[in-house]
Amino acid sequence: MQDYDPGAFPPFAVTVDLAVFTVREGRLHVLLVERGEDPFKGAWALPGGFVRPRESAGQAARRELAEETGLSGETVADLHLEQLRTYSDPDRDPRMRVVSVAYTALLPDLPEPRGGGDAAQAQWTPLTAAVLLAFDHDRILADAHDRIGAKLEYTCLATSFCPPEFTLGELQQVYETVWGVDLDRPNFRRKVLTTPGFVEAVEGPPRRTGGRGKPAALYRAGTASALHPPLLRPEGRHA
Amino acid sequence: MQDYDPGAFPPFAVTVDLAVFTVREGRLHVLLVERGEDPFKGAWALPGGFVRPRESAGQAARRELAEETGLSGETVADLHLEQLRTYSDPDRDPRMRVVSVAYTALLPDLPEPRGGGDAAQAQWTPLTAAVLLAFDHDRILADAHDRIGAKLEYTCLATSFCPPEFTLGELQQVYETVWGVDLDRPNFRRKVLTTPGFVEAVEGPPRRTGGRGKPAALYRAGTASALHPPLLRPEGRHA
DNA sequence: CTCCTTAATAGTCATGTTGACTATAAAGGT
DNA sequence: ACCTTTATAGTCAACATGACTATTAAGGAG
Repeated sequence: MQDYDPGAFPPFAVTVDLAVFTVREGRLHVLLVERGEDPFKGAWALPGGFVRPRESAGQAARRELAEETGLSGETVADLHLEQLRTYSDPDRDPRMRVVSVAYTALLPDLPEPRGGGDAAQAQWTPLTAAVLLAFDHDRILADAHDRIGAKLEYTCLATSFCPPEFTLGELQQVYETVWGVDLDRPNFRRKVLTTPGFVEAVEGPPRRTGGRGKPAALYRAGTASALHPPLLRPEGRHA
Repeated sequence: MQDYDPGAFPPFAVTVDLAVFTVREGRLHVLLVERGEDPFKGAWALPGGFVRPRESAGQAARRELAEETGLSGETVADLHLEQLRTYSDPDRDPRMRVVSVAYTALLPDLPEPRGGGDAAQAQWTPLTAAVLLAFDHDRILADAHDRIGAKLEYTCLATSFCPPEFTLGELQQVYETVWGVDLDRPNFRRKVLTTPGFVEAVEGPPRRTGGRGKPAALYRAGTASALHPPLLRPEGRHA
């Protein structure tokens, strides 16, 4: 840290990129924006932008998320944002040297984003259709998907995908959607209910379902953050 | 990523910092260097340095590690280096805006580093004595310790702390040292040996031990990278 | 208003993994 | 020879899991 004069070579730009996921119609969706400028003008990309001189990368990530989704400041302030990793290949941006800190966020299914900010438009895209993104965003997105799949195993993060009150069926669908597997309903239920602090029951009548079948009881996220022991996905289909 | 002119504000410097661990005499040690320049001249710090214009952060981390430890290029090329996270608080360096990508590495017990490179000196320090470091390195070090503790649970990473051939007792001591707990020896043995690909037996006579007791069989790291199911540490003493 | 379908919830049972132990084997030291 | 030390083998109960079956409570079709 001592022998290099930072003024002796062209400086770096630092950006944040966001992999924001939601579960919609039983499929995993990711928030994408259409680029309005070169390079990659017209291509789809992860939302993100430059870190400003007096903010941290985490602050920049929240700011960009609010700008590009139109979510209220409080909503964005509350939600779970997690640093994924940093991408620093010298050629990842054709214009200049850009190092990007990637973040992941999990949202409940929300109204369509109003493509605010600078993005030409922003929209939820099924993960399967999110390919050929700008820069190295395909790679970032794949890393983010791997990460949240692993995190579901040993954290309570799945509740972040759900509205404040949710049924165990909805929670199970989060796992099934992210992992791409089917889980046994009674076993899933047993595991969730016997893990202290994962969920807590909501008093009162079940939610108006609209659908067929016995109405499900409502739960909200508990106070625990880690799962002990973890909820492992079937088969060693790990990394 | 569109509305900000990168030339419109002072640029960022990008550095790497390394939390390099080893197990020595039953205690976890971390590699520290003494700073030869202001700021924090004379203080201890994690090894690291500026990322050069044409290298990635990962390449910079390997280069710095080789420079400051005197390890051979091949050794450094082979070893497991893992990106921890990026630290970007605007005030983390009093001189200028510096964003640092932190990496973690695990080494077997090695000869004392020859404080090469720019570091006034480099040396292994017991983790308990590694406090009041320069910049935000106390925080980075704490994060790194948390991370490797968690990684030991569900990966085969512990073998990185061991020489090419090792006994199960040595492997167990890695777990006990990093987690700060005592493990039951027969149970640990059963878990390691029944996990496919964690370790494989080495043919031939046991190593000259020098010590008392029955000589232990030798093993080397297997081909697996993940542990299924994980080797959970006792008590929910997680995060 | 009954029967059928659907989904939630309750429970069973065999298997697998873990934690806490006890027992034996093979080395060095006195 | 004995004692100490460490490695290795094996036992057993508690717990968690995977694969099931059964019951309950809703909506919809005749």
